[in-house]
Amino acid sequence: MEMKLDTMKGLKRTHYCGEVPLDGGEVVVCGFADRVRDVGNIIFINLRDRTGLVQLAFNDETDREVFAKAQQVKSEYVLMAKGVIRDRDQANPNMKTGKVEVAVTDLRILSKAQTTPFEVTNSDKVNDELKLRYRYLDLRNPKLQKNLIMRHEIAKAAREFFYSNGFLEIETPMMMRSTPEGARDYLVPSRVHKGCFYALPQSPQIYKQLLMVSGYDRYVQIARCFRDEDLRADRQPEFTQIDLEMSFVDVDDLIATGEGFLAHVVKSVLGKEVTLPLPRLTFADSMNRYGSDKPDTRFGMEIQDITKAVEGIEFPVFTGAVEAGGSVRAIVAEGAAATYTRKEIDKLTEHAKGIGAKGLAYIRWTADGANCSFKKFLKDGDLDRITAALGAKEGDLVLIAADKDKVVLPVLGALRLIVAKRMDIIPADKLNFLVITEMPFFEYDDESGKWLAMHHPFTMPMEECLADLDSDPASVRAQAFDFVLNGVELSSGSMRITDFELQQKMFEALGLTDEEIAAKFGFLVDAYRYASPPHGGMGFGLDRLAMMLCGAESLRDVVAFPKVQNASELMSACPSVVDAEQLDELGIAIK
RNA sequence: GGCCGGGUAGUUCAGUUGGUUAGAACGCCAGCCUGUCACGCUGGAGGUCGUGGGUUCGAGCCCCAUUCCGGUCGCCA
Repeated sequence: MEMKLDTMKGLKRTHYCGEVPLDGGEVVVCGFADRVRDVGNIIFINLRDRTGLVQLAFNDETDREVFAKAQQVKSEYVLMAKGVIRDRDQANPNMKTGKVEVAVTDLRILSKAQTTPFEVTNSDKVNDELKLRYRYLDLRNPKLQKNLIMRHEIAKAAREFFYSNGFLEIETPMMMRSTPEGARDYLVPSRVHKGCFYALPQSPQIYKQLLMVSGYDRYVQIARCFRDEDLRADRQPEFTQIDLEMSFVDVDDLIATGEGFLAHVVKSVLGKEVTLPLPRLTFADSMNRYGSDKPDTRFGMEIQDITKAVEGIEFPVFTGAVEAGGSVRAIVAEGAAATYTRKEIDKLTEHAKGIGAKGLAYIRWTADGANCSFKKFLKDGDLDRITAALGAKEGDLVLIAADKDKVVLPVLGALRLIVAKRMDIIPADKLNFLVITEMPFFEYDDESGKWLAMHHPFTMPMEECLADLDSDPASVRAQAFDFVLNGVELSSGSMRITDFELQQKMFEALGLTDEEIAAKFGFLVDAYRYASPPHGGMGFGLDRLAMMLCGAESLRDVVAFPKVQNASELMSACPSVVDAEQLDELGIAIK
């Protein structure tokens, strides 16, 4: 039964579906057929566009011709309908426009759809792979549309904020010099310079610093960034940063700007007030209390040091850790003793081992008494002393790790999150922003035995740490900070080194030779020889911010065309092989 | 790269100690139905059980390999 498609001729949309007037009048609406209900001599069609749904009604007796056309409509057909708004016999309270419907007088079928591989608006349980392969269909889903609209609102609020605070939006190159520190670069071969490659930017870092050298004073850019590393639910190889840099400021000015921005965004898109200034925590305090540099502070269960309380207990795990310069620390999971059976604790132990712990000690305090994994090493009063020091009580589960701090803190930090999720004690509606300050400057890399820059090599150390650069690198802290929201890192920022001699010294401290410095960063070091305002900046992960504010669990839910775990994009099947000719032109041979 | 989980109609799943013709729900197709809104009722079509190999009289089920998807660790200045 061949059917000719209609045109829009003579009709113009007057309203979006979700915004039809509720008090009557004639409208023209268009969108997708969401659901067709044929009740006999009456047909109802829910018409869907990005604003919502409106019900179209067709009656055989009123208009036989229009009714016959409505009979041909199937799910996902694209329609245009002219009609009159009227009240429904019975309102649908689940629909924004549920009080009314459109009594259609002119129906146009503009485009027909094949049967879709999954039901567009009933796809919660459908395999992600399939939905990604047909991403253009999944993107019709109102939930995804809502997220992408929210993302747009965030970007818009960001521009509002920065424009009104004197920032200039300036684009920086997408093809730049490869600087292989940090993450792996995505490379782009050059046809003109065979054997040479551009890199896609991991961030506009160097360019924005040069913009400050050039006197642009305040810069902002919503910048695409690329890192050729493995994916996670909260990490895509291609992502977007709200990137900014400011001159004549100090680290407190930077933080205040970041706070102002976050508060403005949250107010704009969620209508919620964020109290400023945000809570601050030094990196060292954050590690000691939460075992993480991006703590989720929506719940307690802080890490407690019980090295003193276990003094005198001849448990080799404890005494060994302390002798090696480590500590004994614990978290108390309130009321978790009943949930965590022996088997469950074993699972936690396995997880702890996966992160580097040698094992996990515990006290499981049920109504039957406190069951302690190192009971045989305890003398009278030892257990009471430990539980008293921790403030633990009946019903609680105490998890204890003993090792070097470098092991103990991250392990307990990870367990804290696992237990909290399992116990379901994390309030979902809270937005706990936090600023982590005084980040360490260096990070020791066990593999290479070298000190690496924790942030990046242009980060300004704190004044009082300059003297310790060579003598005690571990103690050097940077004028760098992170913004954290509910346990997710949103942004990293810092003051930059603007003194070319100090910059040279920093590169040397990081083990770069003069030749390497000249080759990789010569233009940057040179630039600072011509004077520079003091400056610093930061970059907010737009994807992560959108994910958090949408309440989504994966970046996929806020990225229109995301990549999967192996960095491929399933819909277009990229990356792909290219013609031999293309390779030839580039002078590239595949091994 | 390591570890863990998964792949059975279009979709989501079930499938007994290995045993006749692999089932259900939703979707799809056809018919009926005048107020539905997850409309309802009746009927129907639809499967190389991810792929390749092996064990067996016989494999969706057992073994090996491989591939794809997800999670996680490494990695992510």
